[in-house]
Amino acid sequence: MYGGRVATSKAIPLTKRPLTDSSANELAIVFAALADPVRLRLFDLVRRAGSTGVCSCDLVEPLERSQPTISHHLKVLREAGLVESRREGTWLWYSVVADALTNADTFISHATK
Amino acid sequence: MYGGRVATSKAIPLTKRPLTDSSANELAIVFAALADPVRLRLFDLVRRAGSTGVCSCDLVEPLERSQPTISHHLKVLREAGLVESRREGTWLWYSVVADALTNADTFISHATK
DNA sequence: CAGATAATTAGATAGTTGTCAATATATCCA
DNA sequence: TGGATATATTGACAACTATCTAATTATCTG
Repeated sequence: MYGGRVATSKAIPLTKRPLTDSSANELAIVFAALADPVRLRLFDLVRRAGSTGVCSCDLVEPLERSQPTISHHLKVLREAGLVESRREGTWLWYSVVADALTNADTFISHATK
Repeated sequence: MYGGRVATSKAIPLTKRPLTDSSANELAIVFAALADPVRLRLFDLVRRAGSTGVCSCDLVEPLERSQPTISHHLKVLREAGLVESRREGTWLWYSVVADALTNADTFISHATK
């Protein structure tokens, strides 16, 4: 019983095959969406708003960027599949897309376990 | 016991305060390092090599990029704190930095739980 | 030291990105 | 219809990035 250490799931290496080109391309799109401080804070604010969501009109002031800039960043997050919007009159309410970060989470978890 | 569902940790919202500017800046650097398909595949290959690491000379062929391009990407990963290198004669052996993705993991986990 | 191999740096180029002001579009309401 | 408010698009510009070839630096070996 030499030391008490036995083989655990930690020893199972990730997945059998290396990351494919197309998986890497998909993942890179998600990470690119998260690769900007303003978008990270946007995503964080949207996430905190839960299923109700948050009006994008309330995202301009805390981020200290112009309205078109916020609109642009929300578009990037939307096109990466991280958030979605629902119209309510003149407003747009943003909320996070469930499971949008599942692949990213899996990839990163492999590195931290 | 109405339905069996009670309040769980799921209901506790992330952290109390929104993402700070400086936390967002730090996180963005890590995500930017992962925001390129070639770097994702590089990181994946390095990770698979475990604590032994992998010689960067063996990373050029599978990635189908020129040697300076691989060198450039490894530099980006290194400067983001994701990998480290150890010299062995004329070779450099790369391995992942433990806990380098801890913050990123925490951020993303909040979105998937 | 000279040659060989590995890695970095330099320089160039095409493409992408973050930002803003100005303009356009959409929706509501009187 | 026309004004008010919210959001998106356009156009511009500076900064950054991915990639390559060529040249440079580093290290080992004979």
